[in-house]
Amino acid sequence: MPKSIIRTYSRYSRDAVALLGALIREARNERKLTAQELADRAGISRGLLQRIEKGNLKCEIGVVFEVATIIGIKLFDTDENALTKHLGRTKEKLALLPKSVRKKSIPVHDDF
Amino acid sequence: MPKSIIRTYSRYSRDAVALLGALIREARNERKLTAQELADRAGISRGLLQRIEKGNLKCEIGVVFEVATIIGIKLFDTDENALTKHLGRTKEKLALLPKSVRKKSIPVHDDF
DNA sequence: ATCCTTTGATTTATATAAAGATCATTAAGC
DNA sequence: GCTTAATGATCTTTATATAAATCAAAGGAT
Repeated sequence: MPKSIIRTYSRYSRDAVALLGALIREARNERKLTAQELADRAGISRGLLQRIEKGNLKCEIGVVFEVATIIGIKLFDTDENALTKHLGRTKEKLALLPKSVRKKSIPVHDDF
Repeated sequence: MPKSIIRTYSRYSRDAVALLGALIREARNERKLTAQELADRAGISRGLLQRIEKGNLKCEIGVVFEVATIIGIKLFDTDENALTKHLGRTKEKLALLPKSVRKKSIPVHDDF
C-alpha cells in the first residue's frame, strides 16, 4: 500500500462491519466465552478479536467471517446451506455471461 | 504478523467470501462496468478488485463491503435499512448485558 | 470491600497486503 | 479474421495489519 492511501467508506459499509462485530460480541457473551478463548479457537490474537468486535474496517475478511462462523453467525442467509446453494447458482450463471466487459468504441445511436 | 502465521478457514467462511466476490463480479458485468472503472469508483487498484472478485480471504473487510455497496449488493438483509435497524437493536441489547465474561473459579455442582 | 479475572489500550517487530507498473492472454466488436 | 480493450498474472516497493507482550482499568464473584 504505497504512498499512504486514504480510504473512504460509506456509512452503510461502516454500519455493516460494526453490526457484524457487535453480533460477534453479543454471541460470545451469550455463550460465556472470554475474548481469549474465542481468539484461541479462531487462531488469532486477542487484540485482533478486539478490533473485529469493535468493527474495525481494516481486518481481513476471512478472519472476520471465520470468527463469525465459529461463534455461530450465519452470513447472508438464515436458513442452513443457503449460502452454498446460492454460490452454486451464481457460478452457473457466471459461466453463461460474457467473460469481459467492453466499451463501445463509438457512442452508439441509442435510438428508440 | 510475526513468525509466519498459518491461518485455517472453514469451508463456510471460504464459500461466503467466494460468494460475495462472485456476486460483485456478476453485478459488475450486469452493469457493464470494467474492472478498472469499478476499482476507480471504490478508490482501489484493479489488482485488489481482482483478488476481491476471486474471493481472496486476506482482503480488508471494509474495502470488500465498500465495493459490494457501490455495486449495489445489500449485505445481511434484503430490505432497505434493515441493517441499520438491526444494528440499533443489537447495541441496545448490548448495553443490558454484562460487560465481561467471567469463568467460575470453582467447578460448579451443576446438579439437577 | 476485596480479589483477581477480563477487558482496553499501547508498543515493538515482522510478515504481508496493496499500489503501481508491466507483459501475456483473452475475447468483444467490427 | 483483425483489432484492441479488458482481463489475468507477476514483480517491486512501501505502508501497515498482526502477534506478542505489557500495563491499566473495569467489573464479576466472593
